Amino acid sequence: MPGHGRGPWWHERFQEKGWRITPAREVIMDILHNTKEHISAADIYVKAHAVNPAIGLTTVYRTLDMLEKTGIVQKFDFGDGMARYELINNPGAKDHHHHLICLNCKKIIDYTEFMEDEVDFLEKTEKKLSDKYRFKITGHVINFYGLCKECGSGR
Amino acid sequence: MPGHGRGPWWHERFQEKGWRITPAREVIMDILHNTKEHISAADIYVKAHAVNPAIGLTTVYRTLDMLEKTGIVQKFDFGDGMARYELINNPGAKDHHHHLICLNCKKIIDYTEFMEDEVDFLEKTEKKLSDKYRFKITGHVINFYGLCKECGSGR
DNA sequence: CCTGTAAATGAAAATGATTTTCATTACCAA
DNA sequence: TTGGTAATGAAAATCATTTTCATTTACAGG
Ligand SMILES: [Mn+2]
Ligand SMILES: [Mn+2]
Ligand SMILES: [Zn+2]
Ligand SMILES: [Zn+2]
Repeated sequence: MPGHGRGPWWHERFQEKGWRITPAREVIMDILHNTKEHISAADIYVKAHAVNPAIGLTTVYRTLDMLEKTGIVQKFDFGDGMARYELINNPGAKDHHHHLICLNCKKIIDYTEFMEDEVDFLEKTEKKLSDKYRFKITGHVINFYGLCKECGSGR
Repeated sequence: MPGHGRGPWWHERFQEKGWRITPAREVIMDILHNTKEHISAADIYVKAHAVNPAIGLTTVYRTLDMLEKTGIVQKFDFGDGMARYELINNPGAKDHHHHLICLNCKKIIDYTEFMEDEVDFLEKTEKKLSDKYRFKITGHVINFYGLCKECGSGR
């Protein structure tokens, strides 16, 4: 049960990996927790910097990289020039969801409507793939692309 | 039925859109056709340039952009720094498939194993989303992330 | 509580894919 | 054939992300 140890849930995950607990990492994890939207490295940097001006953008990138590889955050590319990050499979993570992306105006719709079915389905697929390719799957991205209501009408 | 008009299938799609048929576009469409792998803008540029040195990289980017927005090609970001493109939903397109991406070594596994089921499932989902959000869906991307056989063993 | 050491950090510079600018060319409807 | 406009490419600009490197810091051991 949670709350057993001392610090936040992710401390032990860091320790398992042999990663040090640093002020910068504390702040970044905290920001990730308290952000619902997909957030960019620059966004995180601004917030982190507000809390602790010593934290640099480079560290933000390095930390996100690390978190991605461990499956703690999912990195997204919505085609608007910068990557976005989101906590997954963990306390504080937003409900699992997928995306509709407008190729014209870049609007992103998060949908959760049909997730029960989708998640069921995907779990089976993940299992099959995992077995067949000996691949340890930590996350997935499903994006549907097209034109939104506004952009689809005209051209 | 195909083969009715004069040129290749995509001529009419361009004409519908009011786009001009140009040498650069002919070459690029041709390259897209004859390439199985996901191909980058730079790759296309090299091949196009070999055929016709007048074709510039800028045009390659502009054309791919246009093709993406029309749903003729799908743009992929596999996290290795440059986008990849692939013909979809059209003659010459590779069989529909999804991806397993290793977060560590960036290896990409195209899998087609369970596609029948997945495609069935996705079509239903697309229909539902399309209706609910009045969103015209032209393509989708499904990526599973994790660690491949080689990278998963150790750390 | 100290210490040694490898990991972590940040500032600054480098990188490199993609975009923008702008003057020139070429498609194609009339 | 021609005019108007879309398309093009070379070169410069952008800008997110990465690399370098000198300095700092977490923390295992003593
Ligand atoms: Mn989302
Ligand atoms: Mn593929
Ligand atoms: Zn739109
Ligand atoms: Zn790998």
